Amino acid sequence: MAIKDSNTEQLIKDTAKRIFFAEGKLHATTQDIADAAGVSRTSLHYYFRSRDLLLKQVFNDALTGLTKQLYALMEAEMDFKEKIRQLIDLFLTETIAFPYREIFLITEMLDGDADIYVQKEKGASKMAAFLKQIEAEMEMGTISKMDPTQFMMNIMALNSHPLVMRPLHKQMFNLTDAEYMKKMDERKKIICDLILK
Amino acid sequence: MAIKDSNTEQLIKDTAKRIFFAEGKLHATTQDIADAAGVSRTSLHYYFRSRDLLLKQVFNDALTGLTKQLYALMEAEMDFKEKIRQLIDLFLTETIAFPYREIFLITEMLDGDADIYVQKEKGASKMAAFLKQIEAEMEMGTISKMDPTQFMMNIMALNSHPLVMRPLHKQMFNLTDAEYMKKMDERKKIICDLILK
DNA sequence: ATATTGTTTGACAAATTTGTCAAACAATAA
DNA sequence: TTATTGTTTGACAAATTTGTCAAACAATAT
Repeated sequence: MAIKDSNTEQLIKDTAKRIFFAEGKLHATTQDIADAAGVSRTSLHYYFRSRDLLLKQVFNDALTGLTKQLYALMEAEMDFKEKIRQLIDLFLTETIAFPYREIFLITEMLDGDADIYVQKEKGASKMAAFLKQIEAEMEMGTISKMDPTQFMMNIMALNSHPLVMRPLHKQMFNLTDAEYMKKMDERKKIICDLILK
Repeated sequence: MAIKDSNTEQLIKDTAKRIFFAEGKLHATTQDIADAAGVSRTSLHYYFRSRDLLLKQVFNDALTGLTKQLYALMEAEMDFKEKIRQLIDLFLTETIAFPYREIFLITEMLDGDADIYVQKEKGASKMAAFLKQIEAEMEMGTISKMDPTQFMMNIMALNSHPLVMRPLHKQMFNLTDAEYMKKMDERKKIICDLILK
């Protein structure tokens, strides 16, 4: 038997992720993906049976990739402000690598008008625990008081949004790519300053 | 001649906007749009010739809808902090009505891998003028100093992102729709507080 | 060597989506 | 009335996208 030395399956999935998460081509066809991976479209069907099943795997990987490290950091034992700083750093790094991952998730959830994907998100309890910690730190005066959920939403928004909106913001603010990335680098400090009072 | 009493053309375009901007169904077909508008797909072709031309109109309307009121407010003469407050209010109101309008623009720009749309954005000068005003106010100490572009990005991010991410945030934070909208209402004040030092 | 198993692909078929056209229809003008 | 013009649609055609299948291929086991 020919054992898979090149691992085509992983190559196809990684290529799909690159196209969807990094390049933001949400309308990509199986042909687009196969071409980008340098394999025939039939290979894609051999490993994933259908476009739909490939997308389901990509979807689940997106959810995992988005939450896994995040939740791990939330549970970590360390100085609270330092934890927030690392959270912002992690979020920004991930978003630079995969700016459109969240959007992929959202659009996939919305156009199969079902909330079929809602399950298995057992991370909600970890988030809840972290929200409690935030609240406690607010009571202690480490950071200024507000609804902890809003606090988290602020962090996510400040990190994600500018990277997603890059094509639009580039012309609104009349920026080159180099200037844009420079601003994104500077953002880490700006966000920390804004969030940490 | 039969003058258009019902204005099917506008109905079709408005329906398309609703599907794309409000419902976030970025993969909607011409059939989806025609069905939702209660007309035949042929009518859509009668008025717009092709799917592509309809989308181009919708795209331009999205750009206009996003920037027109915004730029008008930026140019208005009024107390600076009040202007910022109204800016946040306008942004939030618009985003609640059309959460996925920006995403539609972005994905359309990205998957026709060209920057064909880049032109005609003559609003960049208005934005530049407003950035200058922000900088001046920072010098005067009205708000704390930072890169004015980053200041604007912060406002946009804090407004838009949570509404776009609603399907995901709902389960991450374990919220009902009612709870979610309540938080969105509360956000106006939270964002003002955060932005206006 | 041959057999066996897994991989890859081209050629074909099915399904979906988009585009075209002529006919039916409605409303007013003459 | 009939004619004219604009609107709407069903039926058909074309194009695109997805899915299937048998054959070719590669690598190892016997």
